[in-house]
Amino acid sequence: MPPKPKTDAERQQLRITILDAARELFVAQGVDAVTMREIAKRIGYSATAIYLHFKDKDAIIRAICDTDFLALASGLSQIMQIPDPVERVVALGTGYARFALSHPNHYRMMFMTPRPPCDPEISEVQHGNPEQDAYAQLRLVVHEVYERQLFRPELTDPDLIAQTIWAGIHGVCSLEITLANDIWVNWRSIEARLQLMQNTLINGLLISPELRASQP
Amino acid sequence: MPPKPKTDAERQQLRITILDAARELFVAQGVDAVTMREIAKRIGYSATAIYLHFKDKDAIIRAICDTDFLALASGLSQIMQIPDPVERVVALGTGYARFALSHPNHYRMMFMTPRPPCDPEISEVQHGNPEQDAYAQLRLVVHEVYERQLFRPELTDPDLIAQTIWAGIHGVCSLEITLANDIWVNWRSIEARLQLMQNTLINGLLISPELRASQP
DNA sequence: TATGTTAAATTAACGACGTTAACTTAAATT
DNA sequence: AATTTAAGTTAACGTCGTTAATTTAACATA
Repeated sequence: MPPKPKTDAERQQLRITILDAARELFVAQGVDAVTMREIAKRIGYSATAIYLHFKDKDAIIRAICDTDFLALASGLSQIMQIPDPVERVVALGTGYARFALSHPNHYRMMFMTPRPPCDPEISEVQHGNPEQDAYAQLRLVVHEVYERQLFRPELTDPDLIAQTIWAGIHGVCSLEITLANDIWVNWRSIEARLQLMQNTLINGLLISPELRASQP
Repeated sequence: MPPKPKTDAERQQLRITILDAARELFVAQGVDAVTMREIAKRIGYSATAIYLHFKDKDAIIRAICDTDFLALASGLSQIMQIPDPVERVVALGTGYARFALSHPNHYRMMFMTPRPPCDPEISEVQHGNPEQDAYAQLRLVVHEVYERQLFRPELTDPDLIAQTIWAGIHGVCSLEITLANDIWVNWRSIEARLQLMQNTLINGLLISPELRASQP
């Protein structure tokens, strides 16, 4: 039943319907396993109808990634309320890992799949804005820890520190997502691995706890 | 020109020819971008001929992964000669990262793509044998450091420690492979990130350098 | 009120993919 | 010389992402 003109709001609504259906399928089966025809069937349209709203499959993926970047950032934003900045870094890591492990297919799309370099023309996420960008949040907290001089004195580049913390947590999560079922590694529990990574990063990057206590 | 019977050696040779062609294409373009027809053309056979030697595309990927696991392990094996075990851990990390970053498409296949759980029936790699398995090498070294009581006293599970070190290095490498070209992160140099991760793992996991010096 | 115009959808179709089936060729065996 | 059979080939299937051509029905105009 293909009738005619749609208000802008209706077009927007259909766009969202498509994205919701695609997201649900992507999450359940992974990006590659989901076909355009399958997405279309789920929302009761023909496959080609999708192309009236998205240039191609990649555009859908990108749009979903954008939404998920926002979801990740907003999920972490309450953590940013924690007063102590060291506690806040740790909580950010835990929150980030929770997101990664409970939405592995999203996480794979966002951080484990090479995408054409994020085009600011298209992306609606304001990168650098801590409200919308989880990495910006981490950067912010790390800078705060840095200014309180809680990092080891030889560490003079907060951005580098933030990228290292990110890499550590990401390493634990991405190995879990990719290789959790491989039997040739006798994996310790994911909780234990995450915990040790957190402790290692703290111990490895910060000055000793005694010194920390006596700091402003 | 398809004549007839081949000796076992000839069959084996063709198998290797297929694998070499596939590997070269995979490395250049990534697994998904390479087609069976393309592999076949490169070796002067029809696409279907490949199926006489491999069940399907996945079997080729798996066979290549196996070879690459061996290549990784053997590339690291001389590092195992380093006498000081702490130096050896660091060198293993550096060697591992060098492999990952200079063969990113291999690395992606091996450690960033979910595969049906490694079937010991098929795989020719002897997992657990440090000659053939890089993780077993790491495990070995970490155990040695553990026995010298150089890890912080609260760390009582060498396997967990090894998995954390792996995750740290893997995190740096996999983020680099996936997101190096994303502009919204102001990446520090990969060398700096790797260096800081190494130092952080060392500082975070080991007892202090002064104590270390006075240990057996 | 009849007639175009046009947005929103559809069906048809294309070329490429992984893979299977059916067929060919020529060496080895009888 | 006739038969079997391994090692190839070409043809073909079903599916994919995507584009082209076509239909449908609401609106605008005469």
